[in-house]
Amino acid sequence: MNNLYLTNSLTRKKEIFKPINKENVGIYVCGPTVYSEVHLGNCRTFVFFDTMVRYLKFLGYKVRYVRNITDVGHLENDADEGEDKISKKARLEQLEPMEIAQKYTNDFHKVMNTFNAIPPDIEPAATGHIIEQINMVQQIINNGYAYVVNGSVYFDVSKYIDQGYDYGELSGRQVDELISGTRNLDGQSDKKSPNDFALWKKADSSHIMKWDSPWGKGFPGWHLECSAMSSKYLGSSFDIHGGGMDLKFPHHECEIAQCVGSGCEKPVNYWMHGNMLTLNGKRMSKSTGNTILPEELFNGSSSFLEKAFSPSVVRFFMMQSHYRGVLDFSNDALLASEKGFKKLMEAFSKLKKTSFNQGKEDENIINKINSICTSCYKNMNDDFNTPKLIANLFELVAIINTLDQKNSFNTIGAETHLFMLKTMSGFIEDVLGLEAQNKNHAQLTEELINMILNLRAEAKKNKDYLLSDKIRDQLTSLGVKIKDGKDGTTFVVN
RNA sequence: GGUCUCGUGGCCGAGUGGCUAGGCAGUGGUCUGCAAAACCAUCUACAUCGGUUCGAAUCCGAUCGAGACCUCCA
Repeated sequence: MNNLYLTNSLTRKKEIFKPINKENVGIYVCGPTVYSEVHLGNCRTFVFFDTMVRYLKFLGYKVRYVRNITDVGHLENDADEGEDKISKKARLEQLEPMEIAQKYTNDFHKVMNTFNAIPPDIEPAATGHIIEQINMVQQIINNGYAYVVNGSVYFDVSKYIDQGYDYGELSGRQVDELISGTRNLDGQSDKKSPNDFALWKKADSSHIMKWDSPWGKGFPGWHLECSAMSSKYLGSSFDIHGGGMDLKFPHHECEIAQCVGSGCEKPVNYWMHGNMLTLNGKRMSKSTGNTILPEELFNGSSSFLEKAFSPSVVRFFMMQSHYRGVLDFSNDALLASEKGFKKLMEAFSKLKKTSFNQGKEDENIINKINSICTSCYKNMNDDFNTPKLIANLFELVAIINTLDQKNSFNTIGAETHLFMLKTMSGFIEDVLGLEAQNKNHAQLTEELINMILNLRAEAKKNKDYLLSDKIRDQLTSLGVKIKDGKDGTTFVVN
């Protein structure tokens, strides 16, 4: 197994990756809250983690990839009041809350599938794990890290700190600063301290999504589901926990506290965070409306774009930047990526089609190819450096095109030829998850036949019956039956 | 206000104490009936000001600018 390094948000350092169980890797990624369509910014995170999972598998690890669906509506603000998002949407769309959750879960799956993302091995929903969440809350209460007020349960951050734990270790925050930076909001009267967060919230009569609990009817706190479900499916200590940068605080910080509070000293070994996708220099966000939906991208209907772009091009565009950096989205950047993507795929297809003949081998070029191919691994092992990997692939593109032009593929030898082919298909298809675009084949075929028929009509018009008959005969032998009629020619494909 | 990140050539976007990132666009060639593609060559860089160093775009400090988090969000 290669030496894989990744940036651990917990230590803020690049660390060598050592799974708890030698060959098995457990990964949990925070999934979407399904109250509206996923936008492109959401997709960036999931596409990156998809690439990461693909690479781990490519290296030979057995991966268990868990990504949740948040289908419990959480409150719209920190005041712990107001309508939850799913209920609100349900009211607006006049649907059951679970219809909303299902509708947007379906949408999410469709989009991820379009992006050629491999589905997670387990995709637990928060509403399906209420019992686990209640048990976890009970555990935390039993350990003395939570208190019950008016049917709600809150995590006691001060107690946690008193016991020597570091609330803020992940996000690098100081609790004193947190307090001073917190605005005074109404509705926090139940909490002992503004830093405390809800594990379980009491539901009032108007609340639709609620469950029985030892503390009365209510619903779980936002951070709880991930703690409960990750430990259920990956064990109380697992390898990698991922999510968007915006979840680092408070969500992931709270997750750590909950797990520790329930009795696990070190829930996660490596925390990984993908950075934001910006649009016009501003973060894409559902709540501000600064978004592009994947669908708008694929059909070109967004006002930010002059044309449609294919999912693979968008994926390629995302992979051309490093996951930890902010990526700004623009029409021009996408156009450039599209051209580059086509160039890459054309060269790759050229290589695949090459029939190999033995010939005099050229050591220089062979060494160069081997070195570039090795570099692909090296760069991916360096914190999943996909932009550098892509640079490597383009170096191979240049070599392929040169060999093709000089018709000298035989100079690289059978072994190197195969190695290059395997490296390229491995990284392009298996790791980056890119697919050549060959859509609308049926439509293209029809257009091609019509084009040929038009040429035949021209030949007939010029009384070049030799050519027109030749076209008809050859089409017939291909299974295309021509019918000349008064109003032109039609055809049937057998 | 607090915490943090970043500032690379026409655009996107890597990286690094001294050695070509890469893609797109531009320019000059090769090729070509024309075009496209491809190939060869080539031009634009490392926010500003100081400091450390034999040497810094890369380390340190200051300044200016941008963004993220601190409140639901991938």
